Amino acid sequence: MKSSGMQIDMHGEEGVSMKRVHIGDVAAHAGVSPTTVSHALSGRRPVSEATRQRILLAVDELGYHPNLVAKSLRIQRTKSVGFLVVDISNPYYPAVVQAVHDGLADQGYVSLIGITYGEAAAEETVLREMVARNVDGIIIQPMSLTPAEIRRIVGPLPLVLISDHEGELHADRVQTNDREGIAAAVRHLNDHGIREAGFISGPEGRSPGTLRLASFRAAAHALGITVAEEWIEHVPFSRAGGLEAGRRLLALPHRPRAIMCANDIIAVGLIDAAREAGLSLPVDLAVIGFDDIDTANLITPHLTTVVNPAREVGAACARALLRRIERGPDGAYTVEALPTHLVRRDSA
Amino acid sequence: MKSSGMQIDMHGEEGVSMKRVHIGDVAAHAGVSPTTVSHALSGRRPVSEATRQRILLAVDELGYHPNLVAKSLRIQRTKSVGFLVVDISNPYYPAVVQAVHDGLADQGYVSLIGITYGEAAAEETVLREMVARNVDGIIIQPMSLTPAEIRRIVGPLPLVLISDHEGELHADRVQTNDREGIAAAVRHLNDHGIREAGFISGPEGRSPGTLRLASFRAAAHALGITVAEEWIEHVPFSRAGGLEAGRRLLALPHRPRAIMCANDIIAVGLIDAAREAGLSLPVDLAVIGFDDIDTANLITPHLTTVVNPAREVGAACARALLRRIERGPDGAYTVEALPTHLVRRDSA
DNA sequence: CTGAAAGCGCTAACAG
DNA sequence: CTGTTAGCGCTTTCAG
Repeated sequence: MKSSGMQIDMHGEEGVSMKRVHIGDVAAHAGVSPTTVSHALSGRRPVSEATRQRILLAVDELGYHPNLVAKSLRIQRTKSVGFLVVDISNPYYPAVVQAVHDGLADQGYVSLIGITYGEAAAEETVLREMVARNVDGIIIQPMSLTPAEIRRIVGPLPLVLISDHEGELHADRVQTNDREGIAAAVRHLNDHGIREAGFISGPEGRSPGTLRLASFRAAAHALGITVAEEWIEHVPFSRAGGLEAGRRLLALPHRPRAIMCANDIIAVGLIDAAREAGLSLPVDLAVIGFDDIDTANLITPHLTTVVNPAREVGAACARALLRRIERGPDGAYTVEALPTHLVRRDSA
Repeated sequence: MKSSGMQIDMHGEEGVSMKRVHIGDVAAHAGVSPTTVSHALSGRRPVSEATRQRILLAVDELGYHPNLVAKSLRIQRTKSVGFLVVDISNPYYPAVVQAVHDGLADQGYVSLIGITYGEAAAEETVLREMVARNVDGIIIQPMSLTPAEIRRIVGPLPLVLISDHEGELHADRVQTNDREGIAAAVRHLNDHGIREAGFISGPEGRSPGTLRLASFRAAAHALGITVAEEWIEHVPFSRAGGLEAGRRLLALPHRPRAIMCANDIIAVGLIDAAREAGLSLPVDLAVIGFDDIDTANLITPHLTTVVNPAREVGAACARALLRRIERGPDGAYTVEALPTHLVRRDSA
C-alpha cells in the first residue's frame, strides 16, 4: 500500500499512508505563524498579498483541510444540525429529509440523522445525543415527547418542531393545515352520497393521527355523516397496521361505506384488506389516504388522498432553523402553516 | 423565558436559560478533580465507591452531559460515520439508510448523511466535508468517482464501498450478485418464449446500470435472445427517465417483446409509457425491474423484478465498517457479496 | 501586517 | 485512590 518511495515528509501525492496535515504544518511550510494561516484562510484580518499567496500554495501542496472538530470546539459552533425522523421506511419522510438536507447543505450545514420510531425513549436518547454533539439546531417531529419536555432536554438550542400546536409553543414550528384537506375529503365523500364513514388512525397519543381523526370527526359531524365509534381504529403507521384494522372493520356486521386513513401507508394496508374481502373500490368501499406519497398514484386503485407537502415542510423547517440560528434565541417563536388539499383519484 | 427565580447557580430544573454544565462544574460540586470525574464516568480507572456516588449525584443534580466535541478532539475519534447516499427519493435507498443507521446506532455511532445525486462534484465535496469532520468511517456507493479517487480523498479512513469491483479493491466492499438475479430474469423471459428483449439502463458511466446491462447482454446471448442495439437506452434513474426511454422504445417500428430496466423506478416510468401506448402487460410487453422496492407489489401490474436486498446491504455495510474501525487499516480488504433473485409477479 | 499565548472541554500520562 | 499537567487543532485576543 506504499506508493512512491520519496524520502521525506510532505511530498508527492496525498497517499493513503500520509499523516493528516495541520495548520502548523502549513505555517511552517509557508514560513509564517499558524495565526497568519488562519487569517489568510478566513479573511478575518488583512494579510499581505505575498504571504497570502505563499500560504495558499502551501495549503495546496500539502493538501491541508482544516480539522472541523477542533474549529468547532474553539468557535462553539459545529455547522451541523440534528434531524430526527420518525420512520424513514415510510416514503413520506425521505422527501422531508431530502428537502431539509438540501436547504441546510446549501448553507454549509451537515445533517446528523436520528430515527426515533416514534418511541419516547428513542426520542429522548437521540435528542441528548445531538445536544452532546453540540449541533447548532434540531428539527424533530415529536411523536411521544411533549414540546415542553423536548425544550427541557435541548435547553436554549434552536429547535424546530414539525407539529401542530395547542397552547404554548416552546419552539418555532412548521405545521400543515390537515383540517382543510380532511374537510375537503369528507366533503368529497358527502358529494358521493356517503353517509357513514370510519377512520383508521395512528397509535393513540400525540401522533398526527389523533389530530387528523379529530378533524375528520368534526368535518363529518358538520355534514351529518355518521362516524360510529366501532368504525374508529388505532394502529401503527404501517401497511400491516392498515391490513389488520381493515380486516376488523370490514368484518363488522354493519361496516361503513367509506374509510379514511391517517396516512397513505395505512390506506395501502386497508386496500389489501379490501382486496382480501373481495370488495371493489370505490363502489363497495371508498378509501382516502393522507400524505400523497410518490407511489400513491401507482397503486391500484390510484389512491385518493390528501396532499401533505413533504418537500415544502422540509424546506420550511430548514428555513426556520437557519433563521433561528442566525437571530439567536430571543425573538418570538414563529409558526408556519402549510396548506393541504385533496387529490381525487380512483379509490374514492 | 425565565423560569424560577432561584438566587444562585446550578439549582432547580435544567431550564432553557441554564448555562451548559461542564466537567469542572461537576468536579467542584463533588469536591474532586475533573480527572476523577472523568474516570468515575468512564470506569477506566478505579474510583472509591464513596466518591463515585458523590460524583454520580452531582452529575445528576447538575444535569451534566459530556461535550462530545471536546472529547472527540481529545481522543481522536468522533463515533460518527458519513453515509453518502445517491438519491434518497428512490425508495431503495431509505431502506439501506435505515439498516445502516440501525447497525451503527447500536454501537453508539451517529450517521452524517450526505446526498450526492450521483454527481462527481457532490461526491467529492461531501467526502471532503466528512473527512474534515473527522468521521470514524465512510460508506459510499460511488457513482462517478473511482474507488482510487475516493481512497485518495479519504486517506487511510475506514471506507466501505457499495460497488462491484473490477481490479483493485481500495476498500472493503459490499456488493450484490446482480448477475444471478438478471440471469434468472432472462431465463424467465426465455421460458415464456420471448426471443427479443431490450434494456433501459441508468446513466452511462460507472453506475450499477452499466454492470446490469452487461449481465443482461451476457445472459441473453447465452440463451440466443436477440438484444438489438436500438433496444438499449441510457437514462437517469427516475420515473421520468423510464417514461422517456419507454416512449422511444415503444415507438420503434420493430420493438422488443420484453424490456428489462436497471431499477424499479425506471420500470415504473416504462409502465407509464406502456399504458400511454395502450399496451397490456405482460401480453404485449413484458417488463422486469430491479431492486424490489416496497411498492413494487403495489403497482399495476405487480412488478416482476429482481430482489436487491437493501436491508442486508445496509447491515453488511455497517458490519464491515465497524469491523474495519476496530481492526485498523492494515488487514486485507474484504468483499461481501449478497445474492439476488427474481420474484415473479404480473408484469412479466 | 504579523506573532505569542491563551483557551474551547475533555482525557491521559505522569506523579504521588 | 486521586490530582497536576499537558495537549488534541484550531481561533482570537493582546501585543508589537
